[in-house]
Amino acid sequence: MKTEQTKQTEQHDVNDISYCTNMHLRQATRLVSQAFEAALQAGDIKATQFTLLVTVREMGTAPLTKLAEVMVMDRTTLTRNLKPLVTKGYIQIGTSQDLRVREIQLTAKGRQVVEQTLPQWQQIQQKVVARIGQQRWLQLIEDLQVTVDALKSTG
Amino acid sequence: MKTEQTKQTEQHDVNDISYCTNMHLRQATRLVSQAFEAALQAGDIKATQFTLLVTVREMGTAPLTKLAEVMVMDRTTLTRNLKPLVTKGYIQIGTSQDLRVREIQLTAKGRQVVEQTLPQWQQIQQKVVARIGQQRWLQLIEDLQVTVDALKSTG
DNA sequence: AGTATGTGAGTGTATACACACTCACTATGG
DNA sequence: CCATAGTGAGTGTGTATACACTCACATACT
Repeated sequence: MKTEQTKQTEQHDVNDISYCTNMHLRQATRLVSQAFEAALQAGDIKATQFTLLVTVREMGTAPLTKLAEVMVMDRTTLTRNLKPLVTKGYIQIGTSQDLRVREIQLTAKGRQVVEQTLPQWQQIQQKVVARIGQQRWLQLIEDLQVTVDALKSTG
Repeated sequence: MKTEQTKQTEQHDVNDISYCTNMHLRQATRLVSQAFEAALQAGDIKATQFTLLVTVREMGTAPLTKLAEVMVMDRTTLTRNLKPLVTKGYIQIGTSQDLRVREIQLTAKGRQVVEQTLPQWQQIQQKVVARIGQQRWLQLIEDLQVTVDALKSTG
């Protein structure tokens, strides 16, 4: 039967260990992260920290847990990632009416660093997109968003 | 002009910080890795270690640097990642005629662990694929391979 | 008010990751 | 041969990541 045949072929790809979703994602992430890291090397912050600062900038002020949610990041990881940025004076952690809540926000210095780093980010972003190919890249971003949405809810 | 218009629109997406390639990749990787980690939780190894063992199994025997290349992983990271697997007795590190070279290979115990873990891997792989959607997933894998190929060469 | 449950956040621990640097061994050129 | 350059591998350091656990505070129920 043709349907049966097709099903089996698809099955094979999915169950083939060389198609491991985790492996391919991690490999791509390693390379892309290295590229961004190298591009931001001259500045004072890492690529991950830049992402974090930009996200905080967009949110204005947000409780730590909410920020972790938006970043799709474990809360405890965020706590630790914030630490060096607080030390550098880019991020300010305030309190709330609810004394358990930590309100995260950018300092003026942090805002400045984001602005200063943007050109380098843009440069490497463009380079990476060009390398992958604009069409393919746009598709990749879409696929990644779908993936995040698909796994964010339940796990 | 229509062409100009299109160009500008595309430009905008690329330069929009919310389309940061690094951010989207890392977010997706965090979620997918967590899913695989959770699925392998019962066993004796982590998801990354499973990938490593499987790759070594496929290569038979390979020098550390060659293995690092195939894994698209920094050599020093590989050195450290191998350590717990050697301790557990899943991986064996031998020498070569060139005394600098370390030959990496699976032990019988390592081979056994891979076999034992495969069902759990298959289960979570299938679940993740189903969540993303088979069509979209296949596209994602393809995109990731293109990305790796595009950045592997020069950087 | 007082207790129980829920929730925000930090710490302990362990792996993952990679750059800079160093060490050991190899190959090459005089 | 010996000096020099090249290459394989490990260490020091610092960030990234997340689970298990704990603590502090808040809310709800009686």
